[in-house]
Amino acid sequence: MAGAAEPKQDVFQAIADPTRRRLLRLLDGGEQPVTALSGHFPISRTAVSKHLRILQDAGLVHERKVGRETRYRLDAEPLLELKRWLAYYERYWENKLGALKRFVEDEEAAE
Amino acid sequence: MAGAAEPKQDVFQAIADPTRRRLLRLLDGGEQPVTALSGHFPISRTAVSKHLRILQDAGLVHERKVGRETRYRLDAEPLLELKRWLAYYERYWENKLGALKRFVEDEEAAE
DNA sequence: TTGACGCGAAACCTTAAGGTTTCATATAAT
DNA sequence: ATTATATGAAACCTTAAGGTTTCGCGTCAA
Repeated sequence: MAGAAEPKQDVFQAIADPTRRRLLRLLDGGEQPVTALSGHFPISRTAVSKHLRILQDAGLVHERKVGRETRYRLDAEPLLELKRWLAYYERYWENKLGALKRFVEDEEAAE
Repeated sequence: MAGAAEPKQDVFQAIADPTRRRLLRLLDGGEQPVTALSGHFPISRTAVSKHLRILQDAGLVHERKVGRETRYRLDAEPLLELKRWLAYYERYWENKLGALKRFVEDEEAAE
């Protein structure tokens, strides 16, 4: 079967930009067209559009044309690579930072 | 008490560069001086030194002068921010991507 | 059909990122 | 004392990143 294909852009790179991280969050609320998204930023629609392209090249979002608009949808799957990368360092805070770990978990629970 | 201080550089930004991610991995083996580290890269020692400074500004490494050398040590703690950010999307692969999740876990186990 | 809307492509600008080489300084070794 | 090591600061170069504005095209509404 087809399988992997998309790695045109690095995930780490893609999420490095705060605007792009925010876009992902916004899309968490569901599929949305470009203009709706760009309304949340102080930059031009075109600029937002470019960020969306980068996210798409990293496989984090997918577009779908509906009439005259292009709707973007979140795809969290590529974040698993990040999760795996992070897992490598997991032991650091499991072994040495027990107290801190508990603190963070409390934070997570409280959110 | 003192507490937080360092966020001179964004963690997401810091780990966006592959060279820097590799430096973190190398430091996982323990404290090391600049020259030892730079031996693993095709770039100049000075360039590596700059990457180390960026990692340090993000709190991911700490330096310690020993004689004429500067030894760098890994500090994984700032990665917790990344972990928390990621946790937000956790449900995506927990709810919708069960099969994929299992696949990845197998991958992790096999590694 | 005539507009208005929604969007991407192009061309262009500015600045930050990643690199390099050269130089100065502190510490170690002879 | 002299020489060799280890490293950061400076100055500089090139390219990619993030933005902007202008333009063209397909689509929906009057």
